[in-house]
Amino acid sequence: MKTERRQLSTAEERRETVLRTAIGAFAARGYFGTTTTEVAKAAGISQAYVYRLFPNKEALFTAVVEHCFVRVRAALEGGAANAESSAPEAVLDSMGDAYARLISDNDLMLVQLHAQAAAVSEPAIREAVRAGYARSVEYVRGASGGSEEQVQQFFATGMLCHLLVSIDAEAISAPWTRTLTAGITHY
Amino acid sequence: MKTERRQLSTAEERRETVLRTAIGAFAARGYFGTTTTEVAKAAGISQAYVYRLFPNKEALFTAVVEHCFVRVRAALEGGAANAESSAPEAVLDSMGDAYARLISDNDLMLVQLHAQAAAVSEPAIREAVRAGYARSVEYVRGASGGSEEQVQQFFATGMLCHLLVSIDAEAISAPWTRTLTAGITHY
DNA sequence: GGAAAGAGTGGTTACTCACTCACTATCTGA
DNA sequence: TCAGATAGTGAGTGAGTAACCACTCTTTCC
Repeated sequence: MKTERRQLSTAEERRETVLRTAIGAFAARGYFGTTTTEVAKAAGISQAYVYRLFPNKEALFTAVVEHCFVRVRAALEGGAANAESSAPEAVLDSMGDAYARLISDNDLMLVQLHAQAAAVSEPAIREAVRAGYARSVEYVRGASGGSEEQVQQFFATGMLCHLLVSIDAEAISAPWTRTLTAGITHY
Repeated sequence: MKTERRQLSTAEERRETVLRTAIGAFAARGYFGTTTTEVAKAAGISQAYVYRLFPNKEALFTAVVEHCFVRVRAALEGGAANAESSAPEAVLDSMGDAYARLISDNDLMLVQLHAQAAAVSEPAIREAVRAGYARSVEYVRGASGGSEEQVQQFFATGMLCHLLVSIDAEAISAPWTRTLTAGITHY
């Protein structure tokens, strides 16, 4: 009779595991298309327990989105710290590079895209997305010292990346994909 | 006994009605979040008849997306025709203005955003989105004669608009929203 | 050792969804 | 005029799905 003792985590640890693993689950099909069962499976727990850790699906998704924004901001901070000079161009460039590195696995970016889509109809998610971008924009502005145009341009490029990733543009080599991907680093 | 005769449409007419009205339905909650019953209600027909007109939900959504891209391209063509000069900057500017005018009701743009999100997991939708952007990029490049950078910039700005609309950025007046919306026309 | 608290699950419920089918109402033209 | 074709629907069906609850297993601490 093997006993194979089960090691329990604290609820807080589990919540963090769920937040980390749920990124992969939500990345594919977004808020409406992803089931809580899939999230549970990705975290290695039962579906019922998801509802012990989060009050409902919306709160779970919102928490995942916030988690993503935190990671993105951390990457931007890392990029800013690594800039070769303190000129706005250099800082923005280094931030962009750090961002590109962070999202080389794509899931973080896809969750942001799906969050944006869900924000249209779900007020709580919209609030989370707004707050996330609010802090990001302010951070980029402050840390880079770039002009309004430069900061705007920085985020516009980020949005273009969402498109490129969502349609897997790098998989097709055509003039139009080369135009859209030109000059965009990716790892 | 009132007879109130019912006027039947041809199936083709109905299909077009559905395409037009389904934009409003899908704009709110996207591919996974919108039910075929909602689409039927918007078109004023029974849910069962939706399945006479389209083989399945995916084909319906794909057709709606294609319809949106056609309308966007028509707007771009109109913009190009109205440009004050044939300088790339003037043409791109006029196209951007026409685009802004077209999507002042937001639904077209939201469908494009949701299509992008659904493209991640649904191959048929991804194909439609790729084809749509392929034609749009080629058209903008050809009609404007702009450089690669200018064309890329044009689409990046479009993607930024998706973000601004999805989180209803114009509803909040804060430095970060002013940064992101700066210089972007809207009607 | 044992009781209280916390971690975790199986099973179910009430409901929704995409999709189908048998059927009726309307139209067309010979 | 009426038969064949086409427009359109009511009433399902099976497969999920979010959320819940009663329950067990594990840890902690006296």
